[in-house]
Amino acid sequence: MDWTEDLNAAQLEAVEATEGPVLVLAGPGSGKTRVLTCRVAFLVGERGVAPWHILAVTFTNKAAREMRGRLELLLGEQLQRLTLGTFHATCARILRGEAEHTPFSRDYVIYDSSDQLAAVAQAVAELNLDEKRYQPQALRAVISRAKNELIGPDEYRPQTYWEEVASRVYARYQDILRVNDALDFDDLLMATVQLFRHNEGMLARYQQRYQYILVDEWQDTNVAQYELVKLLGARHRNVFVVGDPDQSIYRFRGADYRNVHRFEDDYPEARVILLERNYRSTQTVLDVANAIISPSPNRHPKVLYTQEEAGAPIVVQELYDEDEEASFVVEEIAQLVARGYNPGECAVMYRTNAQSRALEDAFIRRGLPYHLVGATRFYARREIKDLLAYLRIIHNPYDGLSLERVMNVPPRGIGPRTRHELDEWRLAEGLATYDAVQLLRENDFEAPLSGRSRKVLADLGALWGELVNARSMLPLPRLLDLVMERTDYEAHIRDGTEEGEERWANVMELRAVAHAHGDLPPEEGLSSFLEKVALVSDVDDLQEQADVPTLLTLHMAKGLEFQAVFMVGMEEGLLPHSRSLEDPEQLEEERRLCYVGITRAKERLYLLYTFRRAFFGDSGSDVRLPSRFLSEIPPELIEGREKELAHAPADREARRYRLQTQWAQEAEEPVMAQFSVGDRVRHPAFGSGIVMDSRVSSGDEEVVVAFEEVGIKRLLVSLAKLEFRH
DNA sequence: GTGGCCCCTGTTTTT
DNA sequence: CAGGGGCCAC
Repeated sequence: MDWTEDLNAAQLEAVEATEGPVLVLAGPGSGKTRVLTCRVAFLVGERGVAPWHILAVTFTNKAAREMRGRLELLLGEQLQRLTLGTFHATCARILRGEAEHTPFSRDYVIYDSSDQLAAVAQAVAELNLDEKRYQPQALRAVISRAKNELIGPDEYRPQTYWEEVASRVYARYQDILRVNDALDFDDLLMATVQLFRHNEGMLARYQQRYQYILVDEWQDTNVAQYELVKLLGARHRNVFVVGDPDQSIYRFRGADYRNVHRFEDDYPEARVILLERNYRSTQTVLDVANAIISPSPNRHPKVLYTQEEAGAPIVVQELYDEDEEASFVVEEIAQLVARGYNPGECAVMYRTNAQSRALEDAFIRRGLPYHLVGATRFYARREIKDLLAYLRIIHNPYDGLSLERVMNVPPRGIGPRTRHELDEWRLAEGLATYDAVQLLRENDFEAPLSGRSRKVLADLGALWGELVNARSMLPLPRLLDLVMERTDYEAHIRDGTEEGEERWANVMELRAVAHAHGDLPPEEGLSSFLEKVALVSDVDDLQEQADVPTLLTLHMAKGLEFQAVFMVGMEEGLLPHSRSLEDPEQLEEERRLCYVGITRAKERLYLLYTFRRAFFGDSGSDVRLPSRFLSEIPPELIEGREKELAHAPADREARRYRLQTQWAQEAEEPVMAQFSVGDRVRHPAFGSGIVMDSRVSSGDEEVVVAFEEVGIKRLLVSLAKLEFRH
């Protein structure tokens, strides 16, 4: 096997420079994933390095999975002894393996951000603080920032009175996690660093093991991650990092692109390799990208270029509002598809998840499928969190937060009063909830509880005890079924509403995920499943080959590429986001976010903005200004009549007037409803159905049809080819 | 005491 | 529009 095949000189250099520290500055589309993969293959296949000695860190689980797949293809063997994963997954595994050296058990639970919030709220309540003044959200952010900078509760030095309170909340929060045998995302990193700092022998063992370290997306590492790499690589110094400061977009999460320069300080002997040649986009797209990023101050100048053709000009277009913007996107995709584009090669990107709604509506109205990444994340859905909480309290009965969540779900008569009684008693006795409710099952056991409370709690104890007993007997899917059966969860969730059906479908999907998790022995299956679902991100679930357009945030788009990219909401206040306007550093990050979006496009790029946009519901509709970034694009790269408009602010008033009146006229045009309730109709794709509702709005007729085959759909008569069935 | 209903508020980005 | 908190009827 020839590893050097198809690599350019710079890529080859990066692959073969195996000894000593290497910093690769890789522009978008410059083949860095290939370089990483080839380098591992080269180490194993050419240099004879055992996979056991390699640690490769990627940004998402999906990237790790893909890399492993490619390596197995290249090397033709299983690479089970290779450590390959995200920082968080890698740390989670180390901590589990070294649990006896930590304050946690092997079965510790991983808290996600909503769990964190609940724990912060609990800390605030326990300290009798006012939630208005000390908002759990803000406190969580402060705690998270501290942890990302490796500042524990004892080292935290408050500068203000508010921070003084925050430090107390931090300490209390950390105690709560300890009692619940839980770690949050940030703890996974911080605890691992602390583990190594306090156990020299163990650190030496890991240093000896990880002789070659590779890290992707280096510009998005935080202090904790930087420190971890520094510790592990200190002995062999074969640290290979790939990054692009221009694509640093996770500052809010503690990431610091200055880690790129810091690397050069810490490893003065480092070789620096620049990858500028782009293999993804047309020169036009790259010119736009260069124009957007070059005003950014303090950057290492780096100019993207390609040897491919210039390509089509980009489209910059103003639409009336978010609905029209969405319809434009859908229509344009339909036309691209008609011209031979694969729908799966089109993506719509936006700054905030809330923007997906108008887009979804447009796709639904047009009767076209789409794939939404994120939004209400699958694992953040209530029904999913409920069932996972049951699995967690089975796995680890001391996870109090998960218990809190499902103690009364489905409702079983355990309200605040009963809880209070229980807590008064069990805390006085020093009992964990699990042990307390087990005691209540014994008839002759004396406890200061009202009869009613005692009964419902004993019932809970019986249920919980049964489930915990089943833990070691039943494989994961059957355990999940038992939870649903014993809690009568289906009846709880499936309330006859459409939403209930949707939730039930999610439950079925979770069940499928559990089934697909593998035939591990009962307890191991449960444990690895819980770890996996705690650490997956939504991009991870993205099935690329799915033949439909993808809707996703700009953040989630990092690392992906599409033939055609639509960036919607290119407006002041959205991109750059209003929350970033005061801080120049944050504003620069918005610029980079814009750059990331643009450089996802291979051939076609659409930058869209609206004249007005509704925010929550209808309550706030706001006149918009085009994004400042648009004015930095050289006009010759832009197609069509909008190119002058985007550059002539004086013209904007006239254009507004035109758009507004045009819209108003269209809206006033009387449209007669063609269909009425009860009509039998046929749709080319959905088959036959019956009209359930019809109304005229926005100059079109909107009908709701119950189809025999595919259920209820909402359609626009002007778009859907509906005909009467006789 | 509990559970359902209504009103209020408030939108960045996520491992 | 949606999640959370407060209020009122069982």
